[in-house]
Amino acid sequence: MQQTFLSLDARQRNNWREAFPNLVCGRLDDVSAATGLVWVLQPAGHGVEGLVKRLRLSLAGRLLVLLADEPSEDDAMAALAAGASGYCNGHAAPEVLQQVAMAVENGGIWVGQGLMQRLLASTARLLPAHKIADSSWRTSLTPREQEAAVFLARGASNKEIARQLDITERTVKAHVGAMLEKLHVGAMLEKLGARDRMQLSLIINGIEKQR
Amino acid sequence: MQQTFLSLDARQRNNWREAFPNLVCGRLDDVSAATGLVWVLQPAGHGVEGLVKRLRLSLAGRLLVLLADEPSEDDAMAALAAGASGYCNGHAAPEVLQQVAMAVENGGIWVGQGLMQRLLASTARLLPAHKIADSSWRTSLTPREQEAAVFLARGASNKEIARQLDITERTVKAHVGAMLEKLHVGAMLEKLGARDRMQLSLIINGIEKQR
DNA sequence: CCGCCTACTGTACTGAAGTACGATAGGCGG
DNA sequence: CCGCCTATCGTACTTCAGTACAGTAGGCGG
Repeated sequence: MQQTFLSLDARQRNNWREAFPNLVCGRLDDVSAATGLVWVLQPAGHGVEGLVKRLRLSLAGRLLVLLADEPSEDDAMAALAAGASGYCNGHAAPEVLQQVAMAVENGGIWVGQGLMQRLLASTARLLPAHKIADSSWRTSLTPREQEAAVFLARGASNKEIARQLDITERTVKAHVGAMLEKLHVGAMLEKLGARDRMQLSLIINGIEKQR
Repeated sequence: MQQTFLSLDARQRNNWREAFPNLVCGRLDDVSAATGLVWVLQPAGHGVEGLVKRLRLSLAGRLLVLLADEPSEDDAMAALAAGASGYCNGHAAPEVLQQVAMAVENGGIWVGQGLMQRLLASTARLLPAHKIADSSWRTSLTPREQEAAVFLARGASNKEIARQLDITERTVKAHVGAMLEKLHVGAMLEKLGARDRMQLSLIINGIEKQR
């Protein structure tokens, strides 16, 4: 993925170029050529929230990482809340920048160690809460189907599920078929093909949305 | 799983019993008989943090949900930070209690809707950060294998992966086989049988650990 | 009583996945 | 040069998953 570094004066730093030899540098007031992952060097005296929001608008949803020469945890929080995918030191080592890019490109977010520890300390046990938001699949299934679903989501074979629930594989297949039906797996044309236990697992594990 | 409700006076409420007919009730000052999932009715005037910490110590790591008759978001945060797995209204409907138990027993945590929304608003984009911690699978795979892995983890068929990477299905199978090998899927005897893309998906999505 | 839902089950079939037998080709380091 | 690694690929086979044709039985509500 292309890395675009934006700053007031289109500067290019050694650590940036060392991390991404083919990077592109541009100016904050002209983001038309910005492609791929966009890194924004925070200008002094600018409110983080407004900056990030404005840029996200003009960048049309492209991934944005905020670079700060004087990192602050409050700014980090504001940037992330405004929609940035990452926040790190503008002078960070190349390896760190690469790590950030990797995480962000894979749908993750990145914040510095200090802030990460602070956030994780308060939210560490909240992370699995995501499962709750995505447990709506249960409302579509009968109790027995739910029992089978839990095993299936962990990768159990029909044979193993049958053993666990003391039923035949044939019945497991019936339950799986019901899940596929009720959770509308494979029903959308833009997601051709996949109508299998894998998609069920993704839904039950909260990685994909139920349709 | 056994549900144990602890309070100052070993009380038993209708909503509790309706949610869990076989519940056990006990007193806060004697947790020796507490088994399974432990629900603690918060006594008035008690600091949440100290209470939770003390109980977690005497409960030897058992799962603990704090019940509050006058729920407060600050108390919820404190309880969770102190290690509680859940925080909800002591008068909550039986269905809610069951939902809480289910979430907690499945490794999740539970907080009320208001706090959840507040936390999710500030942490929503932090949730995928969990992926960073579990991306060690990448270090075991070649770049090309990693590319295939990402598609596989999202449920793509070999045929679809082949199309995306402009290779044949045969090569996709080779990459999948390499993943299974390098990530040691199916190698442990206590997890008999499962040596397939499903297990790979669980590992890559951070749901199972790489062995 | 009837219809619907849930839970369970058999037989038969097709297709995808995984594995085993290979193979070629290029790059890199000793 | 050789060995190893990576990326790619063919043929053949077995097994599991998913689907289609059914079916029985019990509970519940209109």
